[in-house]
Amino acid sequence: MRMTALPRVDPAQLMELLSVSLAAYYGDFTLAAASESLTASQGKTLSVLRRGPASMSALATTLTCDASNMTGIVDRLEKRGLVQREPSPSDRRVKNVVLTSEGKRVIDVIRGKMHHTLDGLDRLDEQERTTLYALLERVFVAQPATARP
Amino acid sequence: MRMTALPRVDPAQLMELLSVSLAAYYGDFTLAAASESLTASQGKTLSVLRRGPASMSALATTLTCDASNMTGIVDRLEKRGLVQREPSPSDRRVKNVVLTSEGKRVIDVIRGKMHHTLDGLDRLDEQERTTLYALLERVFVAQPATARP
DNA sequence: TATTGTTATACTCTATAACTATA
DNA sequence: TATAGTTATAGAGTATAACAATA
Repeated sequence: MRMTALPRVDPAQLMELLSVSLAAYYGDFTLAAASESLTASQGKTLSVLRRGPASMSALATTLTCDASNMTGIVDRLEKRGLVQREPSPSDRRVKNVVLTSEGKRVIDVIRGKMHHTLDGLDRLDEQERTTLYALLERVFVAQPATARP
Repeated sequence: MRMTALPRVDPAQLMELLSVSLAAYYGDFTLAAASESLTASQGKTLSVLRRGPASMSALATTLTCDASNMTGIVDRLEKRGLVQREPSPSDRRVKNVVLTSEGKRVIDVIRGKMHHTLDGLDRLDEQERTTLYALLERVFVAQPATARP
């Protein structure tokens, strides 16, 4: 990847491109989820659970919505056999939501149908993908400097 | 930016990180929009219009939703004085939606309140921002090879 | 004939408030 | 007292189908 002779980019331009990029990703995801008869929120819930089980309130936090919304979303996913509620062994108030094997299959199908994004990533070589990964991790995942070790 | 000695990343890992990054950006945006009493869809509409006027159907395409949805969304934004419908001079079926100065002000306020994302971008130096910009453009904006010049 | 925007409808998402069970 | 999850409610988002006006 050429590291010099690129026009300089200010933070506002980068914010604008992030807005465009994430709209493209989100649209791609929404259409792929719809092709499996899932709403965007249902698809996002499966995406989160793909990383492992989560309580109802943890799901709400990750999806940036009120906890009361999760009841209906998980109800519908459970009715379709894509997720399952399980009681927490350590806290009887908590319900852990886990992906079923069918749920795992469906979210993987959805990811595989995100052709716009997958084609875009195909335009990068391995080193570029590694660089993009490291930069996104710094921006969106890295802990602030005040985090304790 | 260190370009060597990073662990190699396969496309599936990158898709997963894109999913996490999108959720972080989207959550940041949703909370910022809510602080201005706007829904995520209303905020996204203002974001699109910040790039220039767009017809109702063009908005629907960009937001990946049916055209019939735009009527209500634009109605509510227009009622608050954030956008305006204007007849197209060239096609009497078309209505162009334009941002008012107040709408421009509000979407800029929302962008300025996206602290999680802005802080994340602050962790990058100028060269890293330039690299991220170029990579995102390649993945999400670049035209496929079949595009005509 | 096809497209643009709107309306009507049914379902889903969303935040708020109030509730029960548990910590 | 505080937290986890649910329910009830009202407003907003969503796709589908049907429509009038225009191309």
